[in-house]
Parts: sequence; C-alpha cells; structure tokens
Amino acid sequence: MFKYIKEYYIKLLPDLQEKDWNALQEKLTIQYVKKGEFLTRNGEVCRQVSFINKGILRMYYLVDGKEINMSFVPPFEYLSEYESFLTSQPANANVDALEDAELINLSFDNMQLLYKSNPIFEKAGRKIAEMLYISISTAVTRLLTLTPEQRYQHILENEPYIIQSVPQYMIASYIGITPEHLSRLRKKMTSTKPLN
Amino acid sequence: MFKYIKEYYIKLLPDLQEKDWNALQEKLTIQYVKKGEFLTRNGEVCRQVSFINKGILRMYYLVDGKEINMSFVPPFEYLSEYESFLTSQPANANVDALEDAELINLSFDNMQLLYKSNPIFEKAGRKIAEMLYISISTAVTRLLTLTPEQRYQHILENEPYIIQSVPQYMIASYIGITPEHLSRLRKKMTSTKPLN
DNA sequence: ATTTTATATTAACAAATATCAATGAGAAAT
DNA sequence: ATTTCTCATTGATATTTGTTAATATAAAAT
Repeated sequence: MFKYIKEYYIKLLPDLQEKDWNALQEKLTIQYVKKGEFLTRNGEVCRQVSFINKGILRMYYLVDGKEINMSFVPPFEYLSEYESFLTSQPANANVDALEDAELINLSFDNMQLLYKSNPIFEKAGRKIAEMLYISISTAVTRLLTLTPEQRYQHILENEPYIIQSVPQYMIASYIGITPEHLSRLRKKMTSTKPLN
Repeated sequence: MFKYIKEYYIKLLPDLQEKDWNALQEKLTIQYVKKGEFLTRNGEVCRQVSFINKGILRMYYLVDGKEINMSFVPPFEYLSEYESFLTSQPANANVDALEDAELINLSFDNMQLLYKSNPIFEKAGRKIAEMLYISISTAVTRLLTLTPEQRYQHILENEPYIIQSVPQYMIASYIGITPEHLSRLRKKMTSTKPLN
C-alpha cells in the first residue's frame, strides 16, 4: 500500500531514515474514492493533501455554471486544494475523481505535528511546495506564451495520460478554449501534421 | 537598510530569535540596479533571490521577439527567476528593473548553508514557497476563469501599483491581450462605468 | 441487441481579439 | 521652445474564437 509513497519520499529526501519514514507512515490514512465522488467541494475547507496511489483526480472551478478545469493529477503525485489547505480558508475549487481512486492522505494537523517533531519534514514540505510552484509556474507560462494549438500539442507530448484518460471537452477548458474549438484545432492538426 | 526585510521575516516566523536573524543577515548582500538593467537574463542560471527594498522589478519572456510579461514585483516582496534558482538550470525568463532599484540578495549557496545550520530556515523556505505557490495559483485561476476586462479590473482593484508604475503596453501582455485591445477595453470601461 | 446517454464533430453565424497603419499626446532631451 | 521619442489611441480590416444547433459516434446501460 505504501510502496509508491515511500519511494516518493526517498527520492525527495535521500537522507530520510527508516525511523523517519515510520513516523510519517503512522500519520497516513487511506481513502477510497469512486469515480465522480468529491474529495473537496467549493466552500469547504480542504484539510488534507492526498498522494494518489491509483486513479486520476481533477481540480476545477465553477464559473457561471460551467466547469473550468485547472488540473488533472495522475498516480504517484500529490494533490490538494492547496490554497485552502495552507490557509484553512474555504476552497474556491472542487476536486473529484475521474476514475475510481485510492488515496493516501495526510491531514493538516498531522502535518503540523510532523513539522514540529522533526525538521526533515519541514524540508519535505519545502521541497513539495517548490515542486508545486515550478509545475504551476510553467502552466502560467504556457497560457501566456503559447497558442491554444501549441498548448494542446504540449499535452500530447508531455502529459499523454491526460489525452488517454480525460474527455476532450474537459481538456478544452484546461487549455482555455471551448470543446468545439478544440475539435476544430485537432482536425486542422491532423491535416497539417508533419510527416516524421 | 535591513529594516523591511527583518520585518518580513519576523512576520513570517513569529518564533524567530535575534541570533537567527543575525545569522541570516550575515548572508545577505546589497545590489543596486538601474532602470532597464537586467537582474537575470534568459539562458543564464539565476543564483539568488532578491528582496526588493525599493523599485519595481519585472519578469518576462521573449516570444517571437515580443516581450510577454509574467510579473511585476513591488517593494517588500521577494523576486527570483525561481524555476532557474531552484533547479540551477538556465532561466527561460528575463528579469529587469522598471525603476532604479535597491535589492537585498540571498545566494543559492548561502541559502543551502542556512538550511543546514538551522531548521528555522527550512521553515522560512517552506513558507515562502507556499506563498509564492498561492500567488501564482491565483494568477492561473484568473487567466482561466476571468475575461480580459475582468482581469484588468482585478489589477485596478488589487494591484494598483501596477497601474501607477507599469506602462499600459506591458500590462496588456500580462493579462494576455494586445496593447491596442487593452486601450479599447479601457475606453469601453469608462463609458460603462458604474456610478458608485 | 437495443436503447440511452455521453461525448465529439460539423456548419453557419456572431463576437472577441489581433494586426497594420496612422494619428495624437506627453515626457524627455536638446 | 522645439524636437525627438515613447506610449496610447483610433480606425479599417483580418483572424481567431465562441455560440448555437444539428448530427454523428462511441460508450454505457438495459
């Protein structure tokens, strides 16, 4: 059960000791989420971060009744409505499962206990925040510097799990366009496709 | 000289001791940057984070010879080409000064020394990364969920220093439109302005 | 197998935004 | 005061993207 998350932490913290891992593991809880179920709803405070063992999760905003997708997260990565988690303020986004999922959760309170108990967990928290920053920072860059077609191309090349697992109409808002427009771009791309 | 940055850290870390602050201060260096001068150039590795004592700094990308502005940073905040800083890889963005600026720098190497010397600095690093995450995360949200007009309105209400200090044509790419289009939106907004 | 349901495509048209070129206004330099 | 330069505005036109509605396709349910 904890195989992948343990590997994740060992990679993150090469100096992690077995006893540190045990202290961490004691604080983890398992959660099963069925396809379509919510992990966090708009208006609630998000009180945990979730390591995904299995399944794909999605974070999205509701704007004028329409879903605007912010992220699709695959196995072996962390997900949270991190703004809400960090500030203990109500979440503005929703998080749900696009497939039946298996999660390993760490609650806010347990995370604070870990921070106090051992500085290596501060270091883990720092590194995770830094990784999340880099990930979202490159997302802003793509939104401002690439055309919608280039943004879709980027997903094809760099996030293929999204193409395989996420309906096209959800990908559309993720790159900032309508489903109809994405459909047309795809058609254009196949007819203009380079031959290599 | 260190008045504001000291206040920043005390606010960030209520349990910061005077001796901790002294250890930190020893690692800081001052840098003066004239208007238009570069702090970090695309292709170079960014080796420091800069606390802004005075002046406004800008981070931008060059795309097809055009500047796409990613952020404008006012006094008393931290700035860095953080992706490059964290990964020690060449920066993709440029950072320059929009006004004569006074910076307090902390180098990557000195930051690692601080991390090793005292866990409170790990905590500082974590909190700063978390704040940067929240800040950029709300930026993505605005890009995906607001119209260009609403994004400009957001700047008017929440980042007025940008309106006051940054030329309009630079603000345009920051909200993802052309200068001409921003000019038209502004005209439309004044004629449709609510009366309160 | 058949029927429903969800998703994707297409077309016609409308709206938003970009481009190009010209003009205007203000700040900085002489 | 005049000139130069930078930035902002405006107009005409082109391109991109959105909207609406219909149709097609594929997946799920019965």
